[in-house]
Amino acid sequence: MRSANPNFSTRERILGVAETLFARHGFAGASLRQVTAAAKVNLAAVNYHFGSKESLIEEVFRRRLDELNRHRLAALAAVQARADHTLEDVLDAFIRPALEQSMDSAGGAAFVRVLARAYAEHDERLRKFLSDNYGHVLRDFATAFARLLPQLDKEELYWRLDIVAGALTYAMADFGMIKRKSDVSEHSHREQAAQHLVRFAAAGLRA
Amino acid sequence: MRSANPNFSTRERILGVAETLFARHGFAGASLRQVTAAAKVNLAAVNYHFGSKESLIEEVFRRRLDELNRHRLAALAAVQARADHTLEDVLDAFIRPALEQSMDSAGGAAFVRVLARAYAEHDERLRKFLSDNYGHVLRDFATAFARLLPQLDKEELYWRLDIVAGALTYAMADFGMIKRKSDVSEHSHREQAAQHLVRFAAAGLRA
DNA sequence: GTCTATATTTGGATAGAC
DNA sequence: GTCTATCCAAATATAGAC
Repeated sequence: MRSANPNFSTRERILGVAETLFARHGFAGASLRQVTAAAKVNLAAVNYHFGSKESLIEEVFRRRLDELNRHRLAALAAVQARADHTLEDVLDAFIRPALEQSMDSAGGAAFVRVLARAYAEHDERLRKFLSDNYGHVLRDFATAFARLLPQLDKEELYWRLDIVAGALTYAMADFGMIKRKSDVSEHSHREQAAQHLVRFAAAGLRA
Repeated sequence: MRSANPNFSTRERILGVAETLFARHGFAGASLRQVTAAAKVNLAAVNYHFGSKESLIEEVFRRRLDELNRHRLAALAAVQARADHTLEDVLDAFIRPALEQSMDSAGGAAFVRVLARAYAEHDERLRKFLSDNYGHVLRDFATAFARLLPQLDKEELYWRLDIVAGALTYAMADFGMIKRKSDVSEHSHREQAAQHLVRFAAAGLRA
């Protein structure tokens, strides 16, 4: 049986530390020895709980991506339920859940940076894993964008979504690192950030 | 004395291959063994010519960044010489040299992806190297942007430049990988790309 | 300048005791 | 589930012949 509080179990500590170190040093750059040392668990624990480094990486994604995508799809569905929804609404459905997660949970900010890394990495296996398990989310959003931008032909839309996805990924990854004035609460900070990103991306898509 | 044609010397072959593999697998992910095998030179050649892997990485940057930054600063100076220059002009001065380099030279496309990686990596030593040697270029551009966007306070401008820099870095990195119709020449393709990026970024900065 | 051979370190994975 | 000890492969770096 597991430890009484699964948040502090060996397994969870490994996942949390791995997330931080993968964000900081990349998947190849962070070694299992660094991870287990920082998590104060034994080196062998990684293989016991996850089987391999690659499986650990996948589990780092799974742990947060399931929830993030549920929120994103729910937000998208809510937006699309209204017949008069705008480009800004769809962008908001994409951005806000990520920003919320990055500020709510302790490791959330690190995870968004891990996501950005996955985006930048061109590793075949990692891309296949993400595409197989989470590709449908991006496809749903792409369809929603296409409906709202009928004046753009396919090539144009492709270009712009590519840039927007890159911009948003980068922006959200850096979000946790931007200093904020101490008199601005977490909540309004997130609100401001989301608005900036949405306006920026919408302007780029419409230009 | 060097080989007759320095482009095919052992040293240059290493640099070219390293650029490609660092772009593809990251700095930690590409090993010196992979590099030397692909370059068809001996493993020991890297240490002979560069001293260490880290020095090789720095040399990969130096080889193209000096030229790129010269072009960028020249373009910026030309733009600023005209009193009525616009935001689009400054953005163009930043983007166009990178796109030109990415299409002109054989390894140029790979190098832009290496640049994007450096941007994403938070490795302290690499960031310090780039900031020490090339930080003045980004500072000059930031100043030019600040003059053209007086309505934005410092915090606003910081936010937006951060997003724009991320967007452009990503976009330029992916640029070489986007398929183009066969009937569109390299030149007009680059022209289109530059215009898209400039318009997108300008819209975001003004929004 | 380039090669072979090797030293040294680091990293991923496993076996077996507890 | 966790630990110690260890194996094996891979990686960086160097020594010394040519």
